[in-house]
Amino acid sequence: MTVSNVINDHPNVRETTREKVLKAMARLDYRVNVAARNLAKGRTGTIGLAVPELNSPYYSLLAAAIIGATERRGLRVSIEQAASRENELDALSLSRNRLYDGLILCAAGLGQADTERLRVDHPVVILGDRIFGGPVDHVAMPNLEASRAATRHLIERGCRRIAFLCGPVEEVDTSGLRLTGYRQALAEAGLPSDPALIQQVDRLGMRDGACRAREMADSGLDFDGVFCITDSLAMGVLRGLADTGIQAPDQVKVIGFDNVSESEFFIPSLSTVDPDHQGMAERAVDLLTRRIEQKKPAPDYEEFVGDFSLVIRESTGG
Amino acid sequence: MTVSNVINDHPNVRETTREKVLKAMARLDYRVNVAARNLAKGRTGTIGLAVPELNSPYYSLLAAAIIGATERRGLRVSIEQAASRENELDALSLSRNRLYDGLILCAAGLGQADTERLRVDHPVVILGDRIFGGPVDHVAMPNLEASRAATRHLIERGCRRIAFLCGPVEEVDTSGLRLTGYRQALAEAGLPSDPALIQQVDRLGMRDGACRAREMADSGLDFDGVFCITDSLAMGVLRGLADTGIQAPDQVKVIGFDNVSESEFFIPSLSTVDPDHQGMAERAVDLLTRRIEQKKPAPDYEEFVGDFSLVIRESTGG
DNA sequence: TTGTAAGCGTTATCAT
DNA sequence: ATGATAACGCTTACAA
Repeated sequence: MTVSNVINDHPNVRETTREKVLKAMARLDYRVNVAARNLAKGRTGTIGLAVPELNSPYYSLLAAAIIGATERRGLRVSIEQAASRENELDALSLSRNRLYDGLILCAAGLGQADTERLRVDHPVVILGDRIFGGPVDHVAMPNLEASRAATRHLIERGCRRIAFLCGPVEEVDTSGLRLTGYRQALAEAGLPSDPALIQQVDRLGMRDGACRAREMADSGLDFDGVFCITDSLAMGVLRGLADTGIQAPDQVKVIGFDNVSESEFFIPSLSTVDPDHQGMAERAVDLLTRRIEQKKPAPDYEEFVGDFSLVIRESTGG
Repeated sequence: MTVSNVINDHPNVRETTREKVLKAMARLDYRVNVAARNLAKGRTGTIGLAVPELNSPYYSLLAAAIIGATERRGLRVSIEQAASRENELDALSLSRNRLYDGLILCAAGLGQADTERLRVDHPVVILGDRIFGGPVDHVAMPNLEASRAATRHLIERGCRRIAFLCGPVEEVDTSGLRLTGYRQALAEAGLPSDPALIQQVDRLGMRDGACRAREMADSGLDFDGVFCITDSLAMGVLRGLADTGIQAPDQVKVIGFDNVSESEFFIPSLSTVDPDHQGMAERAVDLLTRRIEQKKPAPDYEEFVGDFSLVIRESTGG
C-alpha cells in the first residue's frame, strides 16, 4: 500500500520511506501494471476516438485537434478507424466494455435511425452531423450558416450558376444540411436553384471531386462557381477543371469547407470555410469529461454548434 | 466458468447450456470487462502505434496501412501522437506497462544515440530511418536506392542543377540517407555536387517547402530541378515556385518521396517515389506479432527494407 | 460438461 | 505514516 501511495504521489508518506521505495523500484526495474490499475480503479484514463478514415486531411486534422484538447487534461486518446456502421457499433461497445472511459464518435455510418443505439450507460459524445437530438451530447459544425456564407461569397464574386457538390444526401447529414444553406443563399439573392447543378458523389475525396468536375465540364453543364462540401472534394474539382482546360478562378470559382492544411498551398489556393476545429474539439472533450466525472447519468444532453469564418484565397479570386 | 467458456466460444459447452447463458447475458445486459480480462490474460490484444504527428499526409497514410495490416490479424491499434523524444519514451513505457502487447514506433525524436533505451523486455518494432542496428526489429524505407532513382530520373529529364531539399541532417536519418542517394546519382552521371543546392528546412511540411522555394528563387540560385525528401515538401515547393512565377515542370522539375494521396491531384501532379507502404506495414505487424507470440525474447533482430517504384507525373514532364 | 479455487497486480477501506 | 485485508472481474488449472 505504501508503494501505491508513493507511485501516486499521495501525501502522508515519510520522505525517507518514499526514497526507500523509489530506490527499490529502480533496483527492481519495477513498472506499474496498467491493466491491473484499470481494473482496480474502474477507470482507464483513456478515451476512444472513432473516425471513419484516418488517411483523410479532414479527419487527421480533427484527430490532432482532439489530441491537443485531451493532452491538457491528462487524458490519453486511442484512435480507432471505424469505417462502417458495424465498426462504429463496435467502438461503442468497446467503450461500454470499460476499455475507454468514454468515446468521441464521428458518425458516418450510423444515422438518425440508430439514435436509440446511443442510449448507453457510459459517456459518449457525437461529433458530426448525422445524428441530432439523440440521447447523447453532440458537437456539430455550423453547417447552415457556413454554407450560406460560402455560397453568398460566390454570388458576391459574380457567380450566377453555382454548382453544389456533395455526398449522398440523407434525411439529416452534412450533405443535406449544407444543401439547405446553399439553397437559402441562392433564394436570398433571388437566384434560381437548378437541380442540374446539384451534384452528388459517393465519397468526399479528391478522386471523386476530380472525376465529377471532368464529367460536368464534358457534359457541357453551364456553371461558373462550385461550392464543395469538403476541401478534398474542392481540390479534386480544381484538378478536374485543370484537366479540361477550364481556368479557376477566371472561368469557374471554387470554394470548399474545412480549411484543411493543404488548402493554403494548393494551386490555386483554396477559398474555404474555416470551422473552429480547435473550439469544437475542446468542447467535445469538455462534454465527455463532464460525463465521465459525474456519477449519475443525467439526461441533460447538450448540443454545441461550432464557430466558423470564411478564408478567401485564389480559387475565388483572392 | 461456464459463462467464460461461452463468451470465448470454447467447445465443450452443451448447446442448451450455451443458450441459457446467452439468454441470461442478454437479460442482464452483461458486458465483459476488458480491463479484467487483460489483467487475467496478461494480454490486451492491442498494439500501440506511435507517430510524430497525425495531421500529416504521410503519417496518416502510414497509420491507415498499419490498421489495415492489423485488422486481418484480429489486433486492435491504439494510435498515439508522440511529438517529441520525451513522448516517444512515454510510448515505450506505456507498452512496457502492459497497456499494449507491443509497440510500433515511428521514431522522429529518438536517434541513434538512444539505441540502448530500446533494449526493453517487450515487443517493439521501429519503423523509420533514425535508428539502425538497434536491439529491435526494424522496418526501413529503401532510402538510398529510391533517392538515387529519383535523382537519376531528374537527370534523365535533362536537369543539371538539381537542388536537394531535406530536413535537419543528422548522422543517420531520412535526410542523411537520402542525401547520400542523391549524391551517388549525381556522381554516377558525372555531375558536380554543389553545396549551395543542398537546402535544409526545419519541418518537412508544405509551409517550409513553399518558403524555401521562394527564398531559393529570390536569391537567384540557379537550379532546374528539385528532389524533395517528402511529398509535402515537394507540394510546398511547387506552391513556392508558382508564387515566384517559375513554371514547373518547364523551368524547374520537381520530384517528391512518399506518394501520398494528394500527390496525384496536385497541380501539377507530383512525380514521386512510391514506397511499398502496404508491404512495410504488413512486415512491421508481422515482426511485432512474432515477438508477441514467442515467449523468450531472442536477439535475432531483423532489418527489413521495403520496396519502391517511381511514379512519373506532370511535375517532371509527365 | 460443469464447477471450484487460485491468482492476475493494483487500489480502497480501515486499523494500527 | 504504515500496512492488513478485501475487492476489481476475469482466466487458468484442475477436480468433480
